[in-house]
Amino acid sequence: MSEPRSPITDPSREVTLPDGRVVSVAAGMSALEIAKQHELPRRGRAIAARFNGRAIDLHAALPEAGHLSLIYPEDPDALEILRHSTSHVMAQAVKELFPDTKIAQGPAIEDGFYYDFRRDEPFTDEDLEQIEQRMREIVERNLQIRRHEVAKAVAERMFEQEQEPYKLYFVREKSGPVASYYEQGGFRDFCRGPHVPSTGRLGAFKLLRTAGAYWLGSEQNEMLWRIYGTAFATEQELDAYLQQLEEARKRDHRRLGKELDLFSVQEVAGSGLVFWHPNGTIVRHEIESFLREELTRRGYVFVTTPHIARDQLFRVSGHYDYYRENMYTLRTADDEELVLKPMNCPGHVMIYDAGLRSYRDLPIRMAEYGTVYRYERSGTLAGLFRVRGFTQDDAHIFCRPDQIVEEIDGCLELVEAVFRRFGFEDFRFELSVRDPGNAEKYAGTDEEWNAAEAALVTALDRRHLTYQRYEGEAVFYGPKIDVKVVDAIGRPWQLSTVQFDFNLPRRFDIAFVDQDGQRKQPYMVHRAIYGSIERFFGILIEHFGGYFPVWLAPVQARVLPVSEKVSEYAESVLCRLQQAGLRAECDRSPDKVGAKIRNAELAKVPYMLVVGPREADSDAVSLRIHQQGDQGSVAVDAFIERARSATAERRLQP
RNA sequence: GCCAGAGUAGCUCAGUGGCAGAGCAGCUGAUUCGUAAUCAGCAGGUCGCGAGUUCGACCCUCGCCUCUGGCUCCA
Repeated sequence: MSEPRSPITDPSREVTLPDGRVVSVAAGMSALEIAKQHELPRRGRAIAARFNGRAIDLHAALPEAGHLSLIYPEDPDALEILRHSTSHVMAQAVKELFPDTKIAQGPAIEDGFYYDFRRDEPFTDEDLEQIEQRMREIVERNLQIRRHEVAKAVAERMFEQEQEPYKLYFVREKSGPVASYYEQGGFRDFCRGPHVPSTGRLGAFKLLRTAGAYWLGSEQNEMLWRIYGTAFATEQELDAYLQQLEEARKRDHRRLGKELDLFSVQEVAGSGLVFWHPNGTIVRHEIESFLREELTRRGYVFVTTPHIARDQLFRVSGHYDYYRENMYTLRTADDEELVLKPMNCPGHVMIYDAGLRSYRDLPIRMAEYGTVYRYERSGTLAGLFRVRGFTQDDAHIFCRPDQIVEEIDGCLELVEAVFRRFGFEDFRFELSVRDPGNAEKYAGTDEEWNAAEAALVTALDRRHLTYQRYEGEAVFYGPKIDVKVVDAIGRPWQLSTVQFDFNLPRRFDIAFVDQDGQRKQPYMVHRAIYGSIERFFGILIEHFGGYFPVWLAPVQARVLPVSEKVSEYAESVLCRLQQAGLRAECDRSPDKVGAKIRNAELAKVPYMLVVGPREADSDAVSLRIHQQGDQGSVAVDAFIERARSATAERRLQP
C-alpha cells in the first residue's frame, strides 16, 4: 500500500509555464520565486498569479502540479484584485484615522469597491478627503501585504482581541478549519484574497460617496456606514471612468426631462407618478405607434382592459396572495373591494376565456399598452426608472404545444427588429431555467417545462444568438429569456422579457378544443419588448442624450427668420411644413439669428431653417442641423421631402 | 421602510439669528440684424409644509412631505 503523497515524500512538482515549458519546482516555492527562477517576462509588474485557473497571491506556494501564469495590471481579472486591495487600504486608513471604527466587509464590486464600517458618527465629505489622503500615504509607505493561515480558533481569538465583532462573525460563519487573514502595516483583515504584494502597487483610485447599508443586507440588522470608491490600473483609466460618470450625469433623463419640458413628477400628486407634458407625449406616442405597427405586421391583436377589477379576479390569478404588498386596493360605498391592476395578464386571460377557442384560432397574440399601478417602497423610486404607475407594452401569446418554438422565435426577432431602429446594436440574452433539484417549487409539469426550455433554446440557437444560461433562476411559473440592451455609452439595461406561464392557464382553467375534439390547455407566453414605457423613455433620453432622431423629436423643425422683414415668408414656410405633417414652429422673437440658433440648439431641434431675403427670393431655406451646423441653401420642397422621409423611415440621422 | 445629503424666483444657484440676492427665462421698449447669447428698463418669493425656541427664524430644534445617493454581486 503506498502512502498518500505529501510535500515530504514528494518534494518537487511539475509546473507548466505560460510559454509551454514544463519545469520541476521545489515544494513550498512561491509563484513569484518560480517566476524569478525561470525568468518569466515582466514578472516585476505582476500583481498576482493564476494557478490552474484560480487567482492566487504572488507569494503563495503552489499546492500541487499545474499551470502557472502571472496576472498583470492590465489583465481583465486584475481589476478585481486591485480594487479589493484598495478597499483594504481604505479600511486601514479609516482605522488609523478613527481607531474606534469597527470594520465589517469590503469587497470589490462591478465598477469599484466598498467597505462597511461601524462608528457613532457618519462619514462627512471632509472625512472622505482625509481618508483618501491617508490612503495615498499608505500607498507611499509601500507596505508588504502578507497572507497568513492559522487555525480557525486562532483567528477567532485574534479578532476577539482586536474587538472586531463583524470580523469575528465572518470567521465563525465562513471559515473552514484554516482561516486566512491578510496583514499590512499592522492592519489585519480576515479575507480570502488574493491581494497585490504591497500597497505601493496601488494608486489610481478615488473615493466616490458614502451610504448607509444594513449589516448583511437585512433590514432587521443595524445600519453600517459604507464608503464607495473605485480603482483602476492607471490614472488614465480612472479619468476615463470619471469622465464617463460625468457624461452619464449630463445625459440624466431627470435633468433633460426638465430642460426639454418632457415630463414632471408633482409633489402634490404623489411620488412615482408621471405627468407627461406635450413634448414628452409626442415622443411617447411615436414610440408606441412604431411598436404597434411592428406588432400589427406580425399578427398581434390589440385589446383594452379595465384599470380596476374586483379582488376576486386577482384572487383567482394568485396575485392577491403573492403580490399583495405591492397592490393598491379601493373600497366602494357598498363595501366592495376593488383592486387597481398591478398586472395585465389576468385581464388578457379574461378575454381569451370569453369564448370557446379552437385549435384553428391559435396562436392568439394579444397586446395592450396596459397601465398598471404597483406600490413600491419610497426609497426604491428613481426618476422614470422606478415608478408606481407605468404602462407596459404587454402581450400574451396563447398557443398550441406545436407552435411554441415558432412563437418564441417570433418574439426574439421582434426584439432585435425594434431595438435596432433606435440604434441599439448590442444585445445580451439571458436564459433562466429551473433548478432540477428543487422541482416541487414550480408550477407546471415536467413535460411542460422540458418542452418550454427546449423551445427557448431552439429559438435562441435558430437565431444564432449567444446567451448566458442561468440554472435555477427561473421564476416559479415558467422559464424565461431576459434581454439586456447596451446603450450609446455602454450601459446595459434589462428591457425585454419572454416568459412561459404554466400557472395562470391552470388557475383560470383556460382551454382550446383540439383537432381530436378534446379540451386542452394552451401554452401561455408573457412578453414585453420595451418593458415599461416610462422606463424605456428614460433610457431613450439618456441613450440619445436628448438628441432624439427626427421621427421622435417633439419639434422637428424650427423656422428662424433673420428679421421681421421676412416674417411673412417665414410664416408661409411654416405653414407648408405643417401641411406636410411635420412638427414645426417659428421663432418670432426679436432676437438676432445667432440667439435664435443658440436657443434652437439648446432645445435640441434637429432642423433649423434660417430664412432671410435671399431664401424668400428663391423659395428656399438655409438648413442647419443640430450638432452639425450649416448645411447651405435647400429648396423648401426638397427639405420637406428630406424631413418626411427621415420621419417615415424612422432614420437615426437627420 | 431604513441611513446620509438636499429643498431659496419658472430654471441654475449664492446667502445671513435683524429689510431676500445673482445669472438665465418672462414682460415692456429700443434695435431689423445671416449660423451658438443686441441693449435698456420692469416685474418676479408663504426661503418645501407644520409646530416650537427667541424680542425677532429662511437660518436653531422637532415632526411631516419631496428629491438624490445607497441598503450582503467570494471574508
